[in-house]
Amino acid sequence: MSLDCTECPLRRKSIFLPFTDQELSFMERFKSGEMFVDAGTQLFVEGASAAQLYTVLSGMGIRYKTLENGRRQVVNFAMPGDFLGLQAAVMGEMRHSVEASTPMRLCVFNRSRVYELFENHPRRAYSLTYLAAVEENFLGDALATIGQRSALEKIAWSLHRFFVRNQALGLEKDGTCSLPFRQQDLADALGLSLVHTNKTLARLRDRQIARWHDARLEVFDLDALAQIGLVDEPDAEDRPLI
Amino acid sequence: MSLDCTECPLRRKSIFLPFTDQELSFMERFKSGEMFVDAGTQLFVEGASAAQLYTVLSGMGIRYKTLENGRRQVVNFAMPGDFLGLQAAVMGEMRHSVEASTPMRLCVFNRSRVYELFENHPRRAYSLTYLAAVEENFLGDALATIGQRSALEKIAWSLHRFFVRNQALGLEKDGTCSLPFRQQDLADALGLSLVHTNKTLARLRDRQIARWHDARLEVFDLDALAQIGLVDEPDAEDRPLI
DNA sequence: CGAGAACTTGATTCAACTCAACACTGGTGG
DNA sequence: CCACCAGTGTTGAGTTGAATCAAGTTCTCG
Repeated sequence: MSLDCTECPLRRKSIFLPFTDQELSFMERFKSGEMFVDAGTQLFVEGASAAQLYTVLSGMGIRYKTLENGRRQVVNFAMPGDFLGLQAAVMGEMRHSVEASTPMRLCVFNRSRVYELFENHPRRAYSLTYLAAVEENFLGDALATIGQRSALEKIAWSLHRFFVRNQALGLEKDGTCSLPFRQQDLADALGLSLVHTNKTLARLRDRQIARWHDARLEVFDLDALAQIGLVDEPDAEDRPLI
Repeated sequence: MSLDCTECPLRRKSIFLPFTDQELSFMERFKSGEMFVDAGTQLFVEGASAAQLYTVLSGMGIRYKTLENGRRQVVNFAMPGDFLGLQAAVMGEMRHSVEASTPMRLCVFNRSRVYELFENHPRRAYSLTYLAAVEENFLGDALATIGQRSALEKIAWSLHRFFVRNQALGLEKDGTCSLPFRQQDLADALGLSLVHTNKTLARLRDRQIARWHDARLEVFDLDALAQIGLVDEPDAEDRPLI
């Protein structure tokens, strides 16, 4: 187990904004450890407070809310570089649950020390706020997708998003990347039924645009995916890392 | 025109977390002025940067995104106490537009001075991040609404939300409050067609639960609204004010 | 008084939902 | 070792909630 942020595998990915030496040494002190969890682990539970906050180092998960009627809304997918627990950090409790979909490696922080960030390291606090704005931006896009796009557009939009994000993380190879979720997860993210999600994925497969099988996504025609999904900005923007 | 934050009409509303004297005097220096705009004014344009940021003092507006296919998604409604321009502040450009639905009175800040907040006043920077988390939370709820609720549930949920928020702002009187939007705005917020929105509002009116007419919302049975809308937390939580 | 914007209402259509099987996989225990 | 089961994915048939189309009505404002 390494506590050395200089070795952090994520830091050098081009998608993440660079650290100053000062930031780096601060983060090493701020970090409280690393954690490995199995697939299926609940990292946060909706409505509960949380003493630990995480940055995803590897693996993926889902963030979701459960409604009174038992239905579930997947709010976002957690991928490497994502910071988990902002709501717990500032509001005291999480308003959605987070569950690991694969084994995950997490960088751990203590919630009690978050305020130090604001007091002693404005640049890092600014980065945290930046990440919150990135998340707000994503949720707005997701809202527009669920509210205004057709099923085919929704699926294309989301597959495009996954693929581009994986590319930015350097996790794509030969037109394929890992996509370790169930069709039910995607259905719950897009407000579609499982059956319709399945049939819509089949349409993209039949049209030789993309194929999602065995937890792997193969994209044959990224432009077509972007076009069908009405994607406005094709590339993932740089973002800070906490 | 008053620049005196001690006189700020919002500050004493119980929904907003209190200011320390130090915060108050800082904000007076931070504030760059006030602005009055007519209904219909574009405060921000999607994709553009913005030199000014605002806190809504009075009046209401809508935040929305426009898709390539011309459809529009209303992301949220801007109400007194809301901070507008977080994305412009930290990411450099707004990812949604903001338009005034009524005449609005706004407290104006310069974007160029936002970083001062982080450097010199950690408590205020923390509050800004808190507001970002509140927005993230709302967008997650909205996502769950659009993705998982039926049309009747969506309408009930949104009317309940408006009413409770107005109550918290002290803007409700005798079971009615101002709701100065068009049915098209609500339709675009909930991912429904205008026609279906209209028919669904008629159902709530016929059932004597709520009536929205002439920019005013009358709620006859708030509990029924909460029940139909599957509302989990009936009251608006306290939040900071910037 | 005409024009435009918002709101209403009825008729028809369709995209997505539900229901119902069935296939494939990996794990478990008799 | 194999039967069984639970979880996931696939496909067809029939249903329905919400969309679209089409016509008004009401109101404001120049």
